[in-house]
Amino acid sequence: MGTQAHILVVDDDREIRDLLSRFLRKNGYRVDVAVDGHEMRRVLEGARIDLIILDRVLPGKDGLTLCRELRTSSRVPVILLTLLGADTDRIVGLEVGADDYVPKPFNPHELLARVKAVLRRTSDLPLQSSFQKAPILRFGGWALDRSRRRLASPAGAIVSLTDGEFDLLIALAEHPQVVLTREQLLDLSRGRSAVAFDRSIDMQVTRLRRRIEADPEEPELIKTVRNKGYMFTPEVASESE
Amino acid sequence: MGTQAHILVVDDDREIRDLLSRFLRKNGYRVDVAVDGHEMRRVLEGARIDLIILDRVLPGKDGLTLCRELRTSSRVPVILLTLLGADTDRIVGLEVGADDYVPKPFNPHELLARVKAVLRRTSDLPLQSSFQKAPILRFGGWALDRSRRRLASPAGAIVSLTDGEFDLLIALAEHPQVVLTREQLLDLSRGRSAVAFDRSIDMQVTRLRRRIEADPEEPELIKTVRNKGYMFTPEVASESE
DNA sequence: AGGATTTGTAACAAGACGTAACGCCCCCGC
DNA sequence: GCGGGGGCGTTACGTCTTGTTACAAATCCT
Repeated sequence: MGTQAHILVVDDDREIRDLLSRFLRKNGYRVDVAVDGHEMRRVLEGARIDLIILDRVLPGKDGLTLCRELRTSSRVPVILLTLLGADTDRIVGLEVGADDYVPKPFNPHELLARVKAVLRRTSDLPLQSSFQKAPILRFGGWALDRSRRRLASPAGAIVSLTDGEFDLLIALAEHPQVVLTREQLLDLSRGRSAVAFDRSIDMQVTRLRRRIEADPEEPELIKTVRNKGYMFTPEVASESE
Repeated sequence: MGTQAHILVVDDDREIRDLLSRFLRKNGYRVDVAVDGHEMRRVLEGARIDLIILDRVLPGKDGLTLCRELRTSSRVPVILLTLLGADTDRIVGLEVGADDYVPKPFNPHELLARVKAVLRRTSDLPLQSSFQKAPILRFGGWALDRSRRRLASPAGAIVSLTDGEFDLLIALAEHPQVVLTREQLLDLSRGRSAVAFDRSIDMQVTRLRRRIEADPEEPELIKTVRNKGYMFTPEVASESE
């Protein structure tokens, strides 16, 4: 993918602004900065921003408020920077619509990982496997319509899935032939905000198998990989490339 | 936007043509004129027109007819000029696909404001709709007239909504494809001061669905997003099967 | 084989949503 | 004022979804 993602850093602390923008630029991003909500809006009106890193504490309107406002007006993903790491804090961050949050002081590499994760999650760009950019994923005879959130069986019938089952299936179907850990599946299908034991994925897999496997006892599509997780193995012309 | 917008005034009354073109030129627009549908088409073939101001009453094909035809053949925005200010008249304007209408006699400054609004709305909007205050919101075949607080169905019927339902619909329709929490919806539709449990939004959504969804059990416009809120999903008319 | 670990899944529990029913309040015509 | 109707917030309850627990089955290790 040739285009750089464009990140806007909003923080009133000059040191952090500089640190972040240098670090992010070094890692191949375009970076703009703003010191408060006002500047932020100005930048937003002038450029297409892919991600905002927003300090929770700011002069004037604080980060939470700005984040909530952003969410009502646009879709730009937001990572909140916050001094406090308490759980309650995290919840508040997620509740106002942040895509992720990073406690200060932060490890730049962790931040980078989260930036990448958020961008990956929010961009329409295909993941690793290049052939599945289409809004409709096909495997075996199945057709999975992302935008309408509908699944059609090989026979053409609409199979109704719950939201959770659907999200899990998308997570799997977007990574065929790749073993995904339960943690990855949680992340992919529930978002980072999910708080659940790994076993909830087991259950969801069971439920999903019941809906789409001919014989749930002998699954063809969703294979278990012991000690690792699950792998989606749609039938493909596997030798052609 | 450095380039001048190009406006075409279509009116059979010479006085109005002259008045309008002088006024609009004074305000920085390029203006062409036409006296009827024929001339209008000729101009359209020769120049890129950004906006048409169209008199409702014209010799030959009248403004409404022309407007409807324009809508099937191109996307040039249209402001209808109409002598009659009656409700029924306005609605008819909406139904043929006009972007706005201005009753005659008009205040030139009001007209100018509407011209600007329509152009702003139709020129590639940088950020999703947060700033657009289009007088008429369209989605699917629906037309939602903010100023008159009226809603016309795809079939053209006037659907009467209560104030609360209307405000909720506007809040939703102004943020298509964005998940809005119940709290946000409360803020947007009742104002920040509103004190009510989230569930009141549920009820209002139920009531609204009953009025505008073909099948309230299987809503197409107002989707529920579990654990999040609701999302307005007007048809985007671009899917292929 | 025997014990330990991992996975499948039934059963349960805790929400989340839809919505019927109810009642309060405001407004309107008398 | 007063009665009545409509709008809307609240409650209550049914249903659906999904996380958790518990235990059985499968698998692995030695």
